[in-house]
Amino acid sequence: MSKPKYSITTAIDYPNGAPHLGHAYEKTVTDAYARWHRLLGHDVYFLTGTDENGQKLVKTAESLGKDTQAFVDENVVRFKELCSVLNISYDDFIRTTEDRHVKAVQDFWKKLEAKGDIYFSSYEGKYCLNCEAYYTDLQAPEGKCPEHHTALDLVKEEGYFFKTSQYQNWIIEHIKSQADFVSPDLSKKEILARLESEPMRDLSITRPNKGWGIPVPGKPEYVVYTWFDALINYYTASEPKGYWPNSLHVIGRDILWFHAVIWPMMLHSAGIPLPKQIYVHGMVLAADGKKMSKSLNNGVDPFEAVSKVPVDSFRYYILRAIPANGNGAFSMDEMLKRHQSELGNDYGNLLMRVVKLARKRVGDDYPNANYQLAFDFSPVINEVKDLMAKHEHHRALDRIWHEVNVVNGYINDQAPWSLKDDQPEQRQKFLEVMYNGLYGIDVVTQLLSSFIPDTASKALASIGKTVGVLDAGAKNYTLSDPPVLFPRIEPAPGAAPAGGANAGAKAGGKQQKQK
RNA sequence: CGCGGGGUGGAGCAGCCUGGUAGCUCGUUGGGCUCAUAACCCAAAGGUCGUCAGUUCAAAUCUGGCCCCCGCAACCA
Repeated sequence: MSKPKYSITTAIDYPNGAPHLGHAYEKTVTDAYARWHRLLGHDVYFLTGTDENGQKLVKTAESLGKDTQAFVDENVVRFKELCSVLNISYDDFIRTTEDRHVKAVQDFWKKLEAKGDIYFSSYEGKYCLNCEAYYTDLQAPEGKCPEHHTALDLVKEEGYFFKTSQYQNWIIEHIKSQADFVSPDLSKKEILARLESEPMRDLSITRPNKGWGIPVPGKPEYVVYTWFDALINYYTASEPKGYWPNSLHVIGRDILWFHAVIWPMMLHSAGIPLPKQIYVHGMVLAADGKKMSKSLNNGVDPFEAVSKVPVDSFRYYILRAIPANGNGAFSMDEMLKRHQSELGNDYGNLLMRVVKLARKRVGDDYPNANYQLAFDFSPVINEVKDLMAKHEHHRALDRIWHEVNVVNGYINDQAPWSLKDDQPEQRQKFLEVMYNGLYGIDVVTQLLSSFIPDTASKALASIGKTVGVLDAGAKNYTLSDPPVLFPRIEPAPGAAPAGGANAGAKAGGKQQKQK
């Protein structure tokens, strides 16, 4: 019996600048699901990458006086760095300028062409030279570019079109009949509303070849429109490795149309199976509750945010505080609070108090002597499985956290530190309570490992375990001193003092342990 | 009347579908404890659930009107 396959993707990023917080969020969310499925013992393939063929990249590079390829390479490095900083466990990183992709796109094109779904025609529209883009009357009501406020030119251009219009009813039917195809429901509703309200026009899928992009097979004067090529990346990377169709595309709201409508149509036309599901994640808003944007200058640099706390505090915060199916505000202060109280005081402290006390009074070897187990974790495991299947990771995390508190509460109630070693009955009780403390840490940490992987492996290491496939059984533990997982972060100098007595008297009192 | 989401103690949220003592985390205040990262535990204060009207024995929860915030079309997951 082989392991079930689970393949998951992020959208590929447009490397026209530095990664922003949204990229960080999407990668982290996808990573959590990838790790979760590995924990369940699935054969996971996790794909991410960059979308490098857009004409805009040429223009941006030009404006910076750089060679396009060099410019793109530079930015791709930053996206890879982001993955590394965030501990993103991708199995493959695809760049759409790679040969494997160019070839896959051209093959794909030929399939659609053979099917008769591509035709040559001309397009007429209002065009802004500066933007290199067409605008509809709705976008530019007065015939002026919304960006540059200059008059738009009426331009006629020839090119190739994909017959999306003929698949409109088919896709509506597919989305309706495959209830899980687009999730959450809110997004499904939106896409159906749009599909049912307007007849689609065929999609223009070529641009004049100006030396950047994937040439159309047999028509080198054209390159493939960037969206058309970008979507194929999933197939390019997954198919040769035996992971097509993908189990899940994780995307942002803004590109739902292309993923839920255009991409399935392309695959359908080519006679290729469709991905199983598309999950639209929430959006990270700025602390003021508004969307992060360059014009409002309210963005947060992910590298800076991660540099303030251990990476897992960042991951934990955005995974728990941003609702999985809606939008949430990112606040540095909130992140620090969660780091301190939930990660440090609840979880980190639980590990510390239990392992230290156990080592002090039992030693490093803590075998399972068939103690009566105080916890049955099967309900929480099932609930978390369920929530993750519904892509409600913030609730899953919430649920696991409840269990952290259950274990903490158990230790409080049993008060093992007050049990005497020299009285056999109390000693036995002590051994049992502490064993259960370790067992609780063990299982809860395994559950947390998808969300806070680095911390989880450190925590498990201190009880002699590693992250593998979820195992909620009792076992022997080997103890070692746990590191401080979530060091307290003192408020910056000048920040409001907490609780009053902050004058000189206490300043030198206790040494701040720096790691 | 473009489409959609939301307005719940100081902050952030749950509850609304399947009406019936308003719940959670943080913060504040007062006690307690000490195994643990000045960590932990208990208790208290604090809300007429945006607003107006309707349905009902009963509405945060159902219906309708209004006000406010936000997202989707323009750099942006």
